Amino acid sequence: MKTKKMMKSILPQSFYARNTVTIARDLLGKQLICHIDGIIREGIIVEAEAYCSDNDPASHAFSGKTKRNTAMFGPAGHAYIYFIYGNHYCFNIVAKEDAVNAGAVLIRAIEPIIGIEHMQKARGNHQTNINLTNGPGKLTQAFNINLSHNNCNLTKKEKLWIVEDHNTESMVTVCTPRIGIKSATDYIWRFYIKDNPWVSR
DNA sequence: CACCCGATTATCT
DNA sequence: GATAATCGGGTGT
Repeated sequence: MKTKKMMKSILPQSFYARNTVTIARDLLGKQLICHIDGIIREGIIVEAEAYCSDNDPASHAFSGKTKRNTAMFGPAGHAYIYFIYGNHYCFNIVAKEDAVNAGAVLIRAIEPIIGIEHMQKARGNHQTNINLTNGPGKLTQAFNINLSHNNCNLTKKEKLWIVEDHNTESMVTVCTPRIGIKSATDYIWRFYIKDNPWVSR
């Protein structure tokens, strides 16, 4: 008889081929697994925002395809990563219905689970606990995610992928306007896990 | 080629 | 809460 170790199942391509806003909400409580530079790091997604297509003035895709945002127009379930404010990378997941041009979910905060000592090292040793991953630029630094991971396929166990987390029964989701944007502030497309200490604000 | 600005963060007061 | 740091992308000349 086989040894049965309960493996959490990887989110399939069909998970990402749905409405962008729905996916942003559904990603809460899911577990990001990251194999980069021979190091394993994992954490729970606790905050995310939806960015849609030409119906969303705050989205990079609003004015059409450019060199930077090409991944947003590509297949759902891949990574879209961009550099911002001269310092930081932001990690997004391409998420959209097949009929829609573009769309992605920004991962804004993660609760660290595995590889915490590596995250501390990547962030600088003076950074501890919640400061490791409680912001979009912080978590990419902690996980060593950068432009080389743009377009990475998240539906295969290569460098980045996401699995179900089975301990979400008591999770409460909060919805608010998105952070750091000046248009479409009436769209309630930010989601986070209530009372989770790693949420950015 | 010059200009403007941003899905942020750290470091002040 | 206010703001400097920092630089690539996008736009227009």
